[in-house]
Amino acid sequence: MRAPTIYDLAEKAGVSIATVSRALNAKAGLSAETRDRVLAVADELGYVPNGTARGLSYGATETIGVVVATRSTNAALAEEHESLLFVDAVIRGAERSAQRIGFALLLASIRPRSGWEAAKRMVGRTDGLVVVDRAVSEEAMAWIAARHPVVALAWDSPKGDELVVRIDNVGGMSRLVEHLVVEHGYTEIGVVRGPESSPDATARWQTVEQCATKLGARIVGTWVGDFSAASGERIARTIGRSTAPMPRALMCMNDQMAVGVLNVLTAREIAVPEEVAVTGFDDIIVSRYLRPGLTTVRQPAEELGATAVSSLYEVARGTALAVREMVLPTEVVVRSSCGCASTPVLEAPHSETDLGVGRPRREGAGADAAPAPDDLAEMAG
Amino acid sequence: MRAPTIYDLAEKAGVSIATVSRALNAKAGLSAETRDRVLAVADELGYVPNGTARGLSYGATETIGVVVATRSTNAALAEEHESLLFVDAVIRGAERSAQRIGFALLLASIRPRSGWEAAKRMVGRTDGLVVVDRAVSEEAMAWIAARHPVVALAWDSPKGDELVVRIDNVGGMSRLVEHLVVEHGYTEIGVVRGPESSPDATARWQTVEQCATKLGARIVGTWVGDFSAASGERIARTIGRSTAPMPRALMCMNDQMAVGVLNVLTAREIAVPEEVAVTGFDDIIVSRYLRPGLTTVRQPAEELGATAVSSLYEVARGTALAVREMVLPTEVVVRSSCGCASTPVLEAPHSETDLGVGRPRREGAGADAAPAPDDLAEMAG
DNA sequence: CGCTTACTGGTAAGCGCTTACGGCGGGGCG
DNA sequence: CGCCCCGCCGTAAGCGCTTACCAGTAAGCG
Repeated sequence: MRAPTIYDLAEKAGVSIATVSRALNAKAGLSAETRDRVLAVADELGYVPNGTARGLSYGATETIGVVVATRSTNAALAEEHESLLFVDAVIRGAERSAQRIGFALLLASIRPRSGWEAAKRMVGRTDGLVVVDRAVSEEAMAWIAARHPVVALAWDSPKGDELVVRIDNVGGMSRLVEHLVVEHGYTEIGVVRGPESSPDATARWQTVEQCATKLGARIVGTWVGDFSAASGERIARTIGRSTAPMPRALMCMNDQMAVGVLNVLTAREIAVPEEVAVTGFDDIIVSRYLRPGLTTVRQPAEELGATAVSSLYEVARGTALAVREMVLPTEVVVRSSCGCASTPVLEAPHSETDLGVGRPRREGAGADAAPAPDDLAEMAG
Repeated sequence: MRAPTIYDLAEKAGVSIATVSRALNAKAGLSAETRDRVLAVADELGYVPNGTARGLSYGATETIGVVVATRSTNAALAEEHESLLFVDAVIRGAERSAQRIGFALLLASIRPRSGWEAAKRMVGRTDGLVVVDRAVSEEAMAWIAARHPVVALAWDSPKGDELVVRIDNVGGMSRLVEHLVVEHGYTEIGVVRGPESSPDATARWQTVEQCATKLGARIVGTWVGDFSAASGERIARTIGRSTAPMPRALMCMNDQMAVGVLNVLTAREIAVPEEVAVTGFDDIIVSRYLRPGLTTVRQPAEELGATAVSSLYEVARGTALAVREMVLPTEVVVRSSCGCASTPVLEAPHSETDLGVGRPRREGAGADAAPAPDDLAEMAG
């Protein structure tokens, strides 16, 4: 039982395939009567348009590809775990954006060293590509960008033809440093750094260094981790064993490492934030369930995906983009691990995604916070 | 600068397009010399095959569609938040499986009441569909399944041509009840139920009822929530206000509601598990960061996605499937909210996805637990 | 030495759809 | 009353690729 095609519809409705096509696509120049007749037949036969044929003929697929690095799921390599959540959020945002413009999302994960075959295949099947999480090499990126619209996420500034959407590491981190140094008066700061290979890690670390010294604080030590909670734990132990005095504040370049640090400190009964303040970066979901709640910088992962897709849409439509690099704002989220008063139970949901437990939310320092949705009011009690 | 096609390659290599196609697809019946020449030209021109054309000609897209319900992101409608994580996990599993078989994933979210247009479009662009989270109505499901391979997730048993992949609600929940009643000796059980419309919620609740009475415990009350943390809070407050004595154990039909319940109980200084034991279902990530850690039933979300995709692959290849309904095992995860001794800092990662903080994990009652990966050993300390 | 056989590679027919173009009636206009 | 224009619809030419079928060549065989 072959799926019906426009030929079948045309025959049954007694018209030509051109007319069928026009009716299905609501083109002008058709009498209402003819259109309705065709549509009725389509309904009757359960017609579903063949997307490949349409794409081929139309010259565009109305599809955006999302390329992510394969996240080895077998892994005790825990570092991937939260980055995985980051990727999920990006995909979610991309999907939201795609839906709005009537596009579909083609998802492919590619193994880090697998060559570009998978990426190439994506090029031939989409109108544009979003590359997340450094899923392809710089070389591959250049190759692809030379012949296909591409948006890179968490990438350096564009070198080739690719567009870049990034978050404002500098702004968020500098406000966080300011909070620690100016509001809390911490002057001895330790930094748990990320991998050298990550542009995000580098940007954040450099910002800490510059801001701290500018504000009169001192970097009393840095330790290099790999963004994993395990590396945070390891570093916290190293610091604990050391004879040097503890830094007054430990700034971690992402939340996962902060989680690891917090675990070790808590286990050793070193009071956070009384003895050591701890901060993170990203605002992963877990951060607000920790005790003490982790003060961090929120990274708008969904917006990254959404922005990437809508930029590609503009490019596909031929719109000339004003900028080749978009920087999305970040926001400091103050909880208690920095030394601010702790929130009683759980804070309220932040703007878009949360468990929705009703308590007004503490606002991020120096950043606009969305007003709590009205319907949360009735839950407060 | 039009993208090069096989015609361009054929001309440049001095062969016919058929030969080019054969070379690119590594078909037999070509001399190595010819093949290499074509491949060299392809490389030189930066050729990328057009996926739509290939799909049209080949008669299959090598793509699996994943249809999810649009998750309103503006929402204080918090119930969606964790289900959103569930969907992410399913997508991840599906992607993993798709990659293995060389398929791509086409992702589309459809608004609950938007008609099936989006779903129809997916039918015409894929070789099979995975429907997650009741994204389409029963009616639409029947329609689609009649003409396209479909796997439904979290669905009732198949009524039409669709395949169903579900989790073993009954097995997991009955083991959990057994744990509470037999091992802990709780006889007065309260149940925080889920929405009537959810087959999962219904199956879990019925299991609790049957098992509990069979084991000699008593259901002292039930409250209907909507799977959201907020509804859990609301219910916990209701219970608190009531003059009736507290149940000894509160079984929540999902983790989110358990989170809400825990929050309220903790805030009111009602000791968990000493006064009231609390359990959940799903094992969302947050559950293990709560204090006390939430005893729950792990639901293999990634496996759901992976199984769905590989089943569709079998169908696409023409393999006759032995069963139309697959039930994936669940596993009780014992933490401390049930009254078992609490784990010191954080438990170790469970099998596939975790932060990887190193401590051997408590094993689920009556279920196999994957051995802790070796390289975690060195972190212990 | 002629004929079969195995190998290579070319020819052409689609796959299902969009769309440029042209034809055919009928109403408005000169 | 004839002409033009316009609304409606059919004809046909692709979109880029796969593949059935066939042709040509060289090697193998009696």
